[in-house]
Amino acid sequence: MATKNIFADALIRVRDAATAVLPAGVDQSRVTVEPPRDPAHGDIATNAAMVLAKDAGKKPRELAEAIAEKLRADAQVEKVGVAGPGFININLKPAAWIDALRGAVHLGAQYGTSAIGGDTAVNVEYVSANPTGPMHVGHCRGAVFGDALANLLAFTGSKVVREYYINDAGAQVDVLARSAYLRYREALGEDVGAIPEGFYPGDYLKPVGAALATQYKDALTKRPEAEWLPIVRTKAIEMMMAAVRADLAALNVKHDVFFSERSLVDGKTDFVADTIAWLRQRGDVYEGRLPPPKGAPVEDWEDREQTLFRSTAFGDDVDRPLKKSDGSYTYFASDIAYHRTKIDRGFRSLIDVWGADHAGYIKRMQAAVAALKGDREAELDVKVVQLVKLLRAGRPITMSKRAGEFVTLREVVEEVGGDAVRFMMLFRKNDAVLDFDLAKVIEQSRDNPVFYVQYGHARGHSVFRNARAAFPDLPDDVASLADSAGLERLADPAELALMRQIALYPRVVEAAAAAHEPHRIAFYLFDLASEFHALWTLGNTAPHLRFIIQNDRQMTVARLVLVQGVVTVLASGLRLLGVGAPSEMR
RNA sequence: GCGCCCGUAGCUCAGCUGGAUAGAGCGCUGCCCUCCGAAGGCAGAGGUCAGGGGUUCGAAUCCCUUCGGGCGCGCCA
Repeated sequence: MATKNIFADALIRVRDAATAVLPAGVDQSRVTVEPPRDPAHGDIATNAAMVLAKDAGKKPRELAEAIAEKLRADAQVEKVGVAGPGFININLKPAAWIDALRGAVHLGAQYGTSAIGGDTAVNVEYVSANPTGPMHVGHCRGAVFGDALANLLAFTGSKVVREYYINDAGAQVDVLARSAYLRYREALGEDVGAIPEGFYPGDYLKPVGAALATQYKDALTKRPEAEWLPIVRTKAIEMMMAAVRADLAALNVKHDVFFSERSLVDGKTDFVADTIAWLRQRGDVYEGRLPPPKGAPVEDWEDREQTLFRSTAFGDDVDRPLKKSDGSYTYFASDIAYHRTKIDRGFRSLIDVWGADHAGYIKRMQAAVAALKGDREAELDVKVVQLVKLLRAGRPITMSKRAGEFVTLREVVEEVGGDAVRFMMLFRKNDAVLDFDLAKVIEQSRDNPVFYVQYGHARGHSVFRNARAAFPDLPDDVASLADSAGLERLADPAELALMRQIALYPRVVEAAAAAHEPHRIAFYLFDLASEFHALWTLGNTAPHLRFIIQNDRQMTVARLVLVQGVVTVLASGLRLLGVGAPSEMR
């Protein structure tokens, strides 16, 4: 029997055993199984007796013994011990690990998938950079994080939509349009001089100007701003978004939906006004006054009555304005309307990925979602990605203060490659500041985790190539050997350690998905690669542990299956992270 | 002044939503190639988990508090 998830199986067995010795109806939701840190504590440990003791009316160790006795009857179990305050430590028969390995190899790319997502409709919104210029390095962490998280959720049974919110409606896109208009006149031969303060000065708008000049000749110069501005704006946004998409593609970041902020108000009905009216009718929007902000003084503070969202009713600290003094909507107002569309579109789980500078915005957005959902089920989780400090060989790369000059995402990807960028962005918890050293990520050593993990995958394929040279009759697809006889000969401690690590993968995937923490996959892969490299090197001093044994085809086949397990999981994990899995390093 | 995030080995960081004697990389010390890729591996030294209370069978993890760093705090998105 091929096992799909050895820990999930074990949990079922433990619960069955507990059920057999407990009074009916005891809540077992707190019962967990886990791989103990100390191998002396067995392969799998459970806290069942400790968390159930109270309800069972027994002492933890007493209950542990009773459950242990039931578990001993299981065919997969070698021995069961009770230790400490009431841990039940289970040792599985080696055959159980072989089964887990077979399961991994059989399932291939499906290994680690699960149904814990329960087909939940999830909307993951990430990047959402303003369409006013090229993407810079600050954007890429959120992009990679969101993309990997979406992969992870889809892999674990959620229905995921990846979304990009285009902020194409605020004052900043009008500035973009005016800036592009200058470049347009420049492209027509006019000397516009230096780009004035308050405009976007970057060279990246020159192609927009040139495109406008080609398309309209000098026609736009003869019309008032009210007429040319929407035309220029549309063109500029279109070209900026094309650049953004190209940058994202270079990073292997995908989106299903690009949602335009302007579309909220451009249609037949003003959806922002509609949403505010809806909230007002529910009593969550009112006209009122706010106290001036404490601390950082606001110079032109003016006490006035304004339209406010009652976010304090949903856990926020103060109520939040929905209209500016000129009567136009605040960003928050359209964001509320936008999130309403997400709920209307049927999403139950909303995930926003934001930069650290937006962290102060979380409470009000969650308050808004709580107000918007009404009777529907919807939850917003905001994942904040912290700053990236860009370094070269330990020295910070200083960005020029001169406006319009910054390190673009494209430059970084071209220098070190998309794989390195992606992996390093994910090789840290999202809420911790990240040092990204351009010199280090192209190093080929253990110091560089990207290389180290990819090298593990390449090494596996190298074994297959060499094995075919030694045994020309081997099939091209090593996975087809999974049912071969002799796998039980994989009995060395290093081999068992590797099988345990492979068996851990589905559990790690589930935990990472549940916590919305893709970095766990990256760290796991590093550990797996480490175990694999260790076994490999053992072959140097212990030739009988080499993967390819010239005069022992059965042993070789067994080890190839083991290597296939490693390769399967490395490839799967790297795919989740959106990082390539090369079959050789060059 | 308030809110959010962070504080773990000399340095950079994990720590599996509360588990057992807190781990890895770098750096340091000492080892391993007649080798399937040494682009690698093994071993050793190194800790008041910022400090102090609390919750309980059990805390780096949860709560309170102090200290120290980062980010943010109507009419910018």
